[in-house]
Amino acid sequence: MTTTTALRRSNTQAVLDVLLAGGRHDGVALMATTGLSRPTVHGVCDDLIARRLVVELSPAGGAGPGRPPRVYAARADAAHVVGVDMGEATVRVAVADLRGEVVGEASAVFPDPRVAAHRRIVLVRDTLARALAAAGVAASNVHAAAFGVPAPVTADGHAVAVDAYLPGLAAVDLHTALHPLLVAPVIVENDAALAVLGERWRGAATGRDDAVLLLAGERLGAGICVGGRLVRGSSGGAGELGFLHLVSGVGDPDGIGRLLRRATGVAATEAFAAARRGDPTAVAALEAVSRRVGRVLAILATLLDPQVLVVGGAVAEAGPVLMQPLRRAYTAALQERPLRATPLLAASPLAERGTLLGAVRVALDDLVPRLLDLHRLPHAGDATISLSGRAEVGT
Amino acid sequence: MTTTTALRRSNTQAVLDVLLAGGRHDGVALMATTGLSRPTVHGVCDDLIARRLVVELSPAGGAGPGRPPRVYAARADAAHVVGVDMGEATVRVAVADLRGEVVGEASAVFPDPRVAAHRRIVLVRDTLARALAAAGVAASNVHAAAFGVPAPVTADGHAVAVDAYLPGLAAVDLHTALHPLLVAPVIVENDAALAVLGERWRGAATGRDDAVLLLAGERLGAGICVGGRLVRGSSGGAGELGFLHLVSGVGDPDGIGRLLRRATGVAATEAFAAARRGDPTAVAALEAVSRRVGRVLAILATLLDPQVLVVGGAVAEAGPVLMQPLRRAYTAALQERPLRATPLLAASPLAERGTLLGAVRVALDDLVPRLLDLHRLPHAGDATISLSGRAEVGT
DNA sequence: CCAGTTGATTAAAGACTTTGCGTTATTGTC
DNA sequence: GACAATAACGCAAAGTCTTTAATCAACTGG
Repeated sequence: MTTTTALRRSNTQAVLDVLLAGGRHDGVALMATTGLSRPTVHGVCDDLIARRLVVELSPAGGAGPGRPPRVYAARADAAHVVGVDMGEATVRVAVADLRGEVVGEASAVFPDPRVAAHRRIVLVRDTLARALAAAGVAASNVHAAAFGVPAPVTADGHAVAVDAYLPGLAAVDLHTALHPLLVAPVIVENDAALAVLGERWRGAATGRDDAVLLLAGERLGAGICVGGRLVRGSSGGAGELGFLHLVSGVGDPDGIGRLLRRATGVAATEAFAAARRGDPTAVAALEAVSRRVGRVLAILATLLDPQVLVVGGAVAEAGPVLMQPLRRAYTAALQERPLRATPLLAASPLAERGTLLGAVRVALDDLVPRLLDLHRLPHAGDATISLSGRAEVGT
Repeated sequence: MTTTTALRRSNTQAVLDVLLAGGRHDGVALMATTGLSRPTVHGVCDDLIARRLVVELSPAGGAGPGRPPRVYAARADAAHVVGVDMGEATVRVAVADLRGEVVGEASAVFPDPRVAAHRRIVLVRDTLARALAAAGVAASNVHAAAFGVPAPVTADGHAVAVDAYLPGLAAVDLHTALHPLLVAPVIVENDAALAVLGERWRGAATGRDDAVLLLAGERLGAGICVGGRLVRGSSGGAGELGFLHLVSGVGDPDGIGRLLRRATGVAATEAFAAARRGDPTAVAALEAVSRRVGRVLAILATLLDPQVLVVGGAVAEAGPVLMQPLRRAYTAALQERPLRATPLLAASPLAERGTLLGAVRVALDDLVPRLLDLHRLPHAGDATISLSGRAEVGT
């Protein structure tokens, strides 16, 4: 922060942030929101329009007296991001615009979860291509991408560190492997970590700065968000639950889905349905599983004291049949050493899409501060190009 | 960030931060460190001198050729802070200058740890007065204060939330209770939380942004630092270990000192001495205690993946006789589910002073960004006052 | 005593923001 | 259909801050 140009940049970013939050804003509204003066607001907006990040709309129809205001809105399609949930058995890809609206999506299933890395990459590439096609977005218009993986990641957040569940993937540099279908910077993050950000963005933890998510489907894994920032750990391993062998009555990090299958012999969704019908075997299995997971939740609640604990993964769709025994077990585990304020316990409304949305959010968080560097302001002589302005990529 | 004055403020703070880090700096050095130009650096320094935050020193003696540079240094005694470790049985107060040097210190012991709140406050006040007197610092020159307490604190960090160990203190507003001996803003924080910041500042976690401290003396309690920021929890309860009843072989949050006393019947320091001599009872007790605490350390390491785990509290002075069995137990507890990078385990060099130093650090972190608001730049007409400039508080 | 060197000081130019006032475009009424 | 009322725009002037560049000052060493 040295030259006065930095001041302009800061003000421009402030206006852009307001506009990206959505909706139409006129000059006075921006003045009030940002605290800037009228000439500055309109000057900044002119800059943003020249950068193709903002458009000026025609004034609203039924207005009051007085001169109609200039009305601005962010061009949500000025750039796009990609979020990927690269699970052991499935791949999900979402293409989203600058406002975070998912404009294209695709997914695929691996016949064999132990597939070799290069074949996995091929399927990821195909799925990405389908998602881009569905969105009608050119690869060159994607400027950030985030990948969620069921593994610890490197400290710089650019690669898989431990590929026990994704064999061979630690050796793959996704950025080069997906070139040129993806030319944007690539962020790699743990799936549970992304999921907690997804919940904070559009899920059960909306607006909460302190949230913990327990990904509970196949394997237990936690995503931790403190003060609005992700806890990654010094080597990307934060949220790992490898200590569960020390917890009495738990022992291993198996998830709810897997435990239910083992106990009932049927798929988790069928076990949930059976429990809803009152099937005693299913109900008992659910009770037993809840006691295990409730203890894990109690540990996370006590040590981290979040505002809300979210249960994520596909099992979150089960509803009360899961959440009721789970809540009982959670409060029972806490009761011996009560907390002052018991953190809320909620099922994720995003369920298995939490990681995907979190990936979109992370990609946006990476891109938005770079937007002003991305589209450099056209300099003098730009007017001569305006005749061929149609050359811009249509949407 | 709207007006250009904000730019000047930012640059002024940047120069001040460099100077507060210590040492003598000439103009060229400040230009290099801050990236500012020569006129700006000297202009900012002139401002800071007018605010009495910086002094200009005479150039160094044995210089080379050329015009001698202007040399600046922060006036460390331009303001002071107070750090307090308000334990169950002892109170420690430190008065420090702007560079964090402790210039006065005092402590006191409560005959009865269950003393009533108002009597506790009286002793805290007396101890504070003694520390200020020892430092030769006027109460009006203290501009921030932080208190460490063995309890969760309120979300705003201004009061004790649960006073199980400090009866009645939740109802006390320290700011008014200590007025007018302390007119500064008061921050209240958990003792383990402060201790981890102390370690990060001047202890075993120096320079590490991800660190966890286990206060292990009387009761186990953890302080968590992630990305350089303290994890407080939504209701100030982060780091509480109330889940230990769920951990097999642990059960309760008793600390090393207490467990050793219970097992050997003698004070912890004597038990350590006996173990050093090879006394089999003491060695066995230490082994048993280490197995318990090693599991707690393993849980913290796995879930939070810090760069370093620090064992703090008075027991940290025991040295290898404690750390060797503890390290063995820690690695043994991890071995069943190995981490990629095992976090370092270290004994705190600060030992029982960790919380006190952390309190000083927190008070400084609160004060330093306010310094430019504190001493407003004198305006026109100031020259007429300069004759009576001696009225400033001498140091 | 003078050349050489290093850095402070001063002046000019550029960038940005705000304040204040005149101007413009619309609505509603006579 | 003309005219006040209104709300917001747009321009000009002023002020603050920073940088660049040129000049000046102070000290060392021969």
